[in-house]
Amino acid sequence: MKVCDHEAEHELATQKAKANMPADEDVARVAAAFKSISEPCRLKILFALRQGELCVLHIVEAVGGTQSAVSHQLRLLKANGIVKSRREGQNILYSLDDEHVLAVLELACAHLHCHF
Amino acid sequence: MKVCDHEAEHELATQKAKANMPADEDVARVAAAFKSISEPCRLKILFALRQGELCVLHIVEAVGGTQSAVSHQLRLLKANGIVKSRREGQNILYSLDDEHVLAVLELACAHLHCHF
DNA sequence: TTAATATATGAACAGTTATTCATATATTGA
DNA sequence: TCAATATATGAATAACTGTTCATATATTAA
Repeated sequence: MKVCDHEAEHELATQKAKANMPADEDVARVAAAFKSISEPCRLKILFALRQGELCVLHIVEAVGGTQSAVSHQLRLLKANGIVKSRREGQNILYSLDDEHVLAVLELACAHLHCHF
Repeated sequence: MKVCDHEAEHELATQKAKANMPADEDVARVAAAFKSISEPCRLKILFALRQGELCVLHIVEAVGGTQSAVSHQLRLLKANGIVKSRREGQNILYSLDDEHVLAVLELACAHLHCHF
C-alpha cells in the first residue's frame, strides 16, 4: 500500500518514528505537564514564583484574579508536579518544583525571542 | 491592608513578582506556545519529528488518527512556530522549527523521569 | 471555645477546542 | 486536459476546561 511518492527514502524515518514513539500513557503524562503550564493564569503564577516562595494571597496579588480561581490553579500545578508547597503557620508557601521548570520557561522565552 | 501574617518578610518578593511580571500579551504568547504542545496528538507529532522530516501521511502513519485531524494539528503547530514545512513535489515535509523545541521536550521528559 | 485569617473544594455555567465529514486546492503523470 | 495523489480547510458537534459562588477545612490568637 503506497503512502506517498518518496516511499523508499523516508520509509526508514517512519519506521524509526513509530518504533521510538513513547507509549500513550507516557505521552499523556508529558501532555498533562505542558497543559498545566499553558494557560495565562497559571503561567503568571510560575513567573511570580521565579522570585521564590509566595503564599496564596501574595500570588493572588501578583497575578490578579480571585483567591478561589488561583487556589484551583495551584492545585492543578501541584498535581502535575510543577510547583510544591509547605505550610508555615496559617500560610501555605508555594514554590517551583525544581530547576527544570525554570529552565523550560526560559527556553520557551528564548524560542519566542522574549527577554524577561 | 494586611494580606497575611508574614507581611514584612515577603513584601519584597511580592513587589518583585509584580514588577517582573511580563505583559499580558507576552504571557499569552508563551501560553499559546505551550498549549500547542500540550495535547497528546500534537505531542506525538513532535516525538515523530525527532527522526527528521516527515510528510503528512507518514506522520499520520506514525501517530495514528485521520489525515484531516493531523493536518489541522499541523496547522496549529506551524502557526505557533513549533514546526516548519517545505514542499517537495506533491508532499509537504514537516520538521521541528528549531533546537529549542527538542530541548524543551527533553527537559520535560527529564522532569518526569522519563527516558525516551 | 470562639472569632478571625488563610486556603481548599464541589457544583454549575460559559467559553474553548479537538475531531469528524465533506469538500477544496495543488502537484504530477498520462 | 483528465485522473490520481497529497494536503488543507470550513462548519458542526462533542468533549473539555476555567471561573464563579457558596461553603468547608485548618491554623492562630484571644
